[in-house]
Amino acid sequence: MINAQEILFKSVQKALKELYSIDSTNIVFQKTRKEFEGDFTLVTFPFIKEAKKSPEQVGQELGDYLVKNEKTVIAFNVVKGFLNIVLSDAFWLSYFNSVKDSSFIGFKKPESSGRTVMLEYASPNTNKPLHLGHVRNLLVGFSVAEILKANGHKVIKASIVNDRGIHICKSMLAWKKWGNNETPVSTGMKGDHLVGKYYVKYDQEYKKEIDYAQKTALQAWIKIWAKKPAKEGEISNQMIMLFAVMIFKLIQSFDQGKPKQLTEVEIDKLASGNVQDLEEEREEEFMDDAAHMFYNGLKKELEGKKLFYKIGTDGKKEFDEIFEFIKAKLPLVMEVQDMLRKWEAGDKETVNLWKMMNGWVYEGFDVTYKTVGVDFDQTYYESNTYILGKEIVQDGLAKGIFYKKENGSVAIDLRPEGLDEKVVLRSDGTSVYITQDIGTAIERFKQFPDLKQLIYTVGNEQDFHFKVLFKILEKLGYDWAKECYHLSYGMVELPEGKMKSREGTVVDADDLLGEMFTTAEETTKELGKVEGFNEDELKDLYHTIGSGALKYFILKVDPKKKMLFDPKESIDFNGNTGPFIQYTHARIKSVLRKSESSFEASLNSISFNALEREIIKHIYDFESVVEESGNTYSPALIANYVYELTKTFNKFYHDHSILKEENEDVKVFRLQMAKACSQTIANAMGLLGIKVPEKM
RNA sequence: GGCCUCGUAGUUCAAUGGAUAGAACGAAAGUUUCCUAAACUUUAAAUACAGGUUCGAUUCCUGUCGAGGCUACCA
Repeated sequence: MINAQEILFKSVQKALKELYSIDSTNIVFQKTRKEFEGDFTLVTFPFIKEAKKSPEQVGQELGDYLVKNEKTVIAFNVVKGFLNIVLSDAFWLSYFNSVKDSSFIGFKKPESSGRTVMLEYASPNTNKPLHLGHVRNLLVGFSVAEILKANGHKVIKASIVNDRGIHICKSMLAWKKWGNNETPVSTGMKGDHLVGKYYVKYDQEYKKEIDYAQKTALQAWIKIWAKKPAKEGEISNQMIMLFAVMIFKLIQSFDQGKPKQLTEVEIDKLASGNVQDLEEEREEEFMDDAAHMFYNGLKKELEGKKLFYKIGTDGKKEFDEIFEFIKAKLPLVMEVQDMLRKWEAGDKETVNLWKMMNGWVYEGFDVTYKTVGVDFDQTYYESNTYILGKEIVQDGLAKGIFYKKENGSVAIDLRPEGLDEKVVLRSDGTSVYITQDIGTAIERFKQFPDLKQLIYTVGNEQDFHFKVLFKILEKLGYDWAKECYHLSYGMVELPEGKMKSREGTVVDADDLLGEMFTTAEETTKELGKVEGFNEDELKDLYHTIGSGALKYFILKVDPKKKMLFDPKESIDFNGNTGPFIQYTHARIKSVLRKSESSFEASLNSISFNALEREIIKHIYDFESVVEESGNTYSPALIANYVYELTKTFNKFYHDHSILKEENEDVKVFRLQMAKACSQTIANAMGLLGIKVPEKM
């Protein structure tokens, strides 16, 4: 394509050499600001030292040289150290003629760069429906993938589904205990929402256990404390454990609907520090399987920890510390951990339950993905990949990249790199999260031998995780490691702060989308713009406008930055919004439909008015904006760009008539320009995953 | 405590070290015999603070104050 900056670069380089004997490759042009005449601006300050002249003088002399020697430059002006260069209408027209009929203005040819990248996004957990945070992930991920495609790369869109682990078991357990065999069909609920309901249920029930445990335990503790346990003014681990086990028993009685309290006798025994009796009693009296597991679990936790407390204070701090242990070992926790063990052991009933409930979730997710308009070329499941990475760690251990700690765990020391020490294998030989990330990354490069880069669309709370991951891969000797990129996006915050699923402050994705469609419908009806549409077309239109508003709202913000979303203030449809841009597109299309004459033939010469010139230059900029947004992984650049273009066109549309223009050449040009504009708008919006309507 | 982000109009967002810091919403005022008024025009309104580097700093450096995140043998 015709490149103005390249032409100017060469001429200025020559001019500097001839006029001042300066050899410079550091010549950068910026767009001339609207308030000055000109197309491109050269800042002359960098050259004044070597030229030994004032900025104004350098500007004047360079300008003279360009006008004389470069035919595309027809005029210039100098303001302080700024040389504003004016290119000829002929230049802009020839550029315009080269793109006016293209349907991929600004785009490189598909897969022309020869580069293959995998972009991972979405990455949901299968225990709850998607929320606003996921929506930003989906939109940013999808859009960046499209932008990279527009830059000529081959992009594999991938999702890794977090379908296993303790949090998945929570919803399974809760459904099993309290679900009454509910299904999406029996309840009419979307599958992911049904499963999410039981994830919340688990948490509520667990909270009840905690509350009761705390109340009961504190009462007993106060009594024990008041009796000042003997033993040199100290309370032993053993005693704490017995205490904890008794609390555990109480919670069981609570869960069975028959809450009990510790008896005075029991408290006396605990307080006296004479725990012999209780220990003997524990077998028959209160050590069933669950309690036994609890006892052993707690024993392991406390091993090696010094938990002797001096008497003297009110004992509250001590209680809190002990209670932290108890909290992590309550009956529901034990049960859910047991379920995970069964899942890992392949227990049939558990696996079947897991398959069934995950199936519900996938059906739900598919609906949401379809509504949002995102898709994947590859789907990975953690249940298949969580084992990966262990051998790699063993290899790395042999090579001395990792080391074994005294407790048997394997770790890497990244402190010299300014990071931290990181465990990559537990002392029992099981993997941690990063282990499988190491494994899956390597696996993907094996699966796709052409792969050059992995991009992870994950929130910025994981910045540290990815720094560590990439550094480890680099140390393991994979040269693609430095090509890996964490597409880190900021959190979406509500006016009252961060979203917390446990506190019910999340904005549900399906609800949000539904509201957007409704608002689009209401607004369209209010404006009386429903004529000429049938039912299906209208539904389509509301979907286009509603999701366009939401997508644009989210994508216009730099992904790296956190953003605020206020659900109470619904998203605007006026001003710097998706619908504004969609509206402009529809308006152009309406004009084009109404044009009776054809306007295909290229013009040989024309003189532009200021707005026409501005619009052509805007279209010209699109290609470099697409490049820049690809280089910086930023859909926001595209959003801001298309808004500016649209605004400029609207101004033109307001000030000048297209169809009623009397000069035939001008009319033809304006139609061509309008068409190119609508194409550019459609292309830009397409990169954001936003459709543009023919009419609205 | 350590590490990493971020502080721009009332609010939500812009500004490869460059000219007089741009928009939108909200506020105030205006535009419709004219291709779609989801539009257009006008007004008021901001770089947290203090230093430094530079011809030039919202941008780079240092410090203070303020907000958020990370800091697990969790995922």
